[in-house]
Amino acid sequence: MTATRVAVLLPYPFDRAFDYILPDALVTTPGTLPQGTIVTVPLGKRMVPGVVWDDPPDAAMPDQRLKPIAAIIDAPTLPATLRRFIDWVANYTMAPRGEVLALALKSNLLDRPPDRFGWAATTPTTATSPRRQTVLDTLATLDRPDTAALAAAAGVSPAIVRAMADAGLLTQIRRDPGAPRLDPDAAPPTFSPEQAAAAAAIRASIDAQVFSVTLLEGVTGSGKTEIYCEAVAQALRQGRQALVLLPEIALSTQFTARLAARFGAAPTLWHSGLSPATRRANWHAIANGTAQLVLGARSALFLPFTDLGAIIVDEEHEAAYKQEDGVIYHARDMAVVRARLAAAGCILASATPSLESAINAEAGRYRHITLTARHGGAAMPSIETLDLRLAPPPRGKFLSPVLIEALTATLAAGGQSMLFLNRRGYAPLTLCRACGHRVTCPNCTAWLVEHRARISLLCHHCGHTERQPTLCPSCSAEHSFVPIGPGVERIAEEVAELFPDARRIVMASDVITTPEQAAAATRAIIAHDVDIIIGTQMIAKAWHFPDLTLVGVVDADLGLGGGDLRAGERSAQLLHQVAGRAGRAALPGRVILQSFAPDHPVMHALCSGDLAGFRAAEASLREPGHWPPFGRLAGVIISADQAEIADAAANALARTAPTDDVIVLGPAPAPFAMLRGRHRRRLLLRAPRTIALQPIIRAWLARATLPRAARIDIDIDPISFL
DNA sequence: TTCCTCTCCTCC
DNA sequence: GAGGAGAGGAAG
Repeated sequence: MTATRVAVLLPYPFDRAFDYILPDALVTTPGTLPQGTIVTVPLGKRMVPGVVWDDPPDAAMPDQRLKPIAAIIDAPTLPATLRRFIDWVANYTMAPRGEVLALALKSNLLDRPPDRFGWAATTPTTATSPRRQTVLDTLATLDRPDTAALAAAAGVSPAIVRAMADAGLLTQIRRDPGAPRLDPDAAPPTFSPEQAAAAAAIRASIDAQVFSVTLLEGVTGSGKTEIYCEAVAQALRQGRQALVLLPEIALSTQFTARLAARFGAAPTLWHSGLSPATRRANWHAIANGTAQLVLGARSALFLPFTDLGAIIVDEEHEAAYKQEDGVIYHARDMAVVRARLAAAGCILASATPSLESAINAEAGRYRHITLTARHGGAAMPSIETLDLRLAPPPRGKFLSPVLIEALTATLAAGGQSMLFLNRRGYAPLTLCRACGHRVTCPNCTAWLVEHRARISLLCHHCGHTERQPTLCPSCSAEHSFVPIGPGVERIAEEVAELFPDARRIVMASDVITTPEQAAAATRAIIAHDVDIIIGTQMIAKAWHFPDLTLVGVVDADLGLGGGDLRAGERSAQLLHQVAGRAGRAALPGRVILQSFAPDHPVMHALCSGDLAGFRAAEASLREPGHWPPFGRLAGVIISADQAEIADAAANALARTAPTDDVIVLGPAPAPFAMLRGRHRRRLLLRAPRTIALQPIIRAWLARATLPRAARIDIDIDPISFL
């Protein structure tokens, strides 16, 4: 009788599963343990969680060196589709499989959430007082409420409920954990003919229960959300689960409420802001299938769905879908993979699709559904550029007379205006007037941004903060620092000077940090308690503000510089989205783009509304050199505590760089050449689409020897070039 | 000789 | 990722 071996993958940076002995005493049928079972195993001196994986045992490892599995954890097994997904992501991103597993398996999730109990009446029920009778009457209308809920509904103190329980009038019964059931037909919207056709196509794509990808392209306000909710509804009808991914979710109570209204109950949330107890409860509800609809950030891709029928990636073009540290992956691309492995339908939704998705649709790899009309017949806003060379703002100010005039007119007409500037704080640069010294971050390659509200200078990358110095550290001049350039705080100051009576609100991620604050701000705007909204990227999101008619973009050129491959594309997407906030209801919208380069193709595309033409122009620039999406790109990032070590390692690596099939660029300072105290260099590999870069990189790194102090990170499909 | 720090390697 | 072994350096 030989011992049974089991391969266990551990949530640590090991690429291989480790073999353990399965003691007969742990299982009812000796020698069997299903793959996906979560176990506790000894690792060195520690006990760690792990998952029974599908790898064959390692024949080279003798039995004597194996340790026994310590325990089987009473938790759901990790489904096969998730295990295959983890393997796939690890292979693609070149991260160790265990490190990818760690995204799916946090040990604090594993304990079963405590059973939740609610009250029911014992039978026969006889109350001994009027108040007790009220409690019993109330109880009859509720489904197993807990003490607080029952007491509140009956209008009595919780002590009465407890006393009734002690008297044997009430009994505790278990409540099903997780969300209440969702109804796919709770509140179906009414569709225009164009929308109805799109909805039918979307439903059909899910109904087939086979893998498919659909690019849902619709101008802002065209009802994309309602359309892709049809995919969710169809998955629900089939008894399958659905996942809606958002690039940024922590503040999106408005969106959660929309889904709740459509399906009669709230979706299950998944993002970093959840409390540990909620996380655990939601994880288990997803694993046992009681959670039907999950609304989540990119990490929700690694949840243990039992039967996933639809994945929706909203705002699929958003760069926030790229995870930039740890396991570096693009959630939009991985969503497509997850859907393929689960035989699910994947919907990529955007008003401004990424060039990647647009090309895939054009090539027939994705279905393409286009919505051209705004919901309810609202017209697209008129968009114009304002040439700052011809009508510059006064010195030290940032709003041109033309924009000020438009703001004045909108205020007079009782309309709402929005000023967009994608820069937090007061001023992005603090400069010594005497010697030109710039205040930079000690840890990062970045200027410190003045935040006047907090009276400090702040690094937006590492969080370093310091007081504004009174003496210039370079030339010792006193009080010589001047703020250069605008941030939203400075625009708010300018607005306050120009329109002292207008009600203003600033929306930026450092001002609005909780869902409650975001919801309150949204309510205030919708109630028209605000005349002028000043905000960053945050206000570009899918808000619906009916009275908003004027949008001013303070610096439309911001984001065009920097030599980024996607700078133009990204800028067009962001500005188009901001412009889409204007005129969403009955009143027509007007958008003014302040620019020093009104002839730039991005400005032309925005003003003419011809984003497809702009994408075609972008494509024609990228295709010849095999730049993405027409070729493959990977970054090899070398980082070390000391710049010299990083440089030496990067140069050494470059000398042995592969030459067949690929072009290796660099080394060059990586995006954020210094980040959190580490110096970073990057080599870029570029190859035609038909060449997979991972095997080339593996072979290259395998024959390289690097000092231990230098670390290598691989970024497949990098999107940062700053 | 002892103790401490740093590097590197293993963990099944 | 974390703990342990081994090298090498400083102190006494």
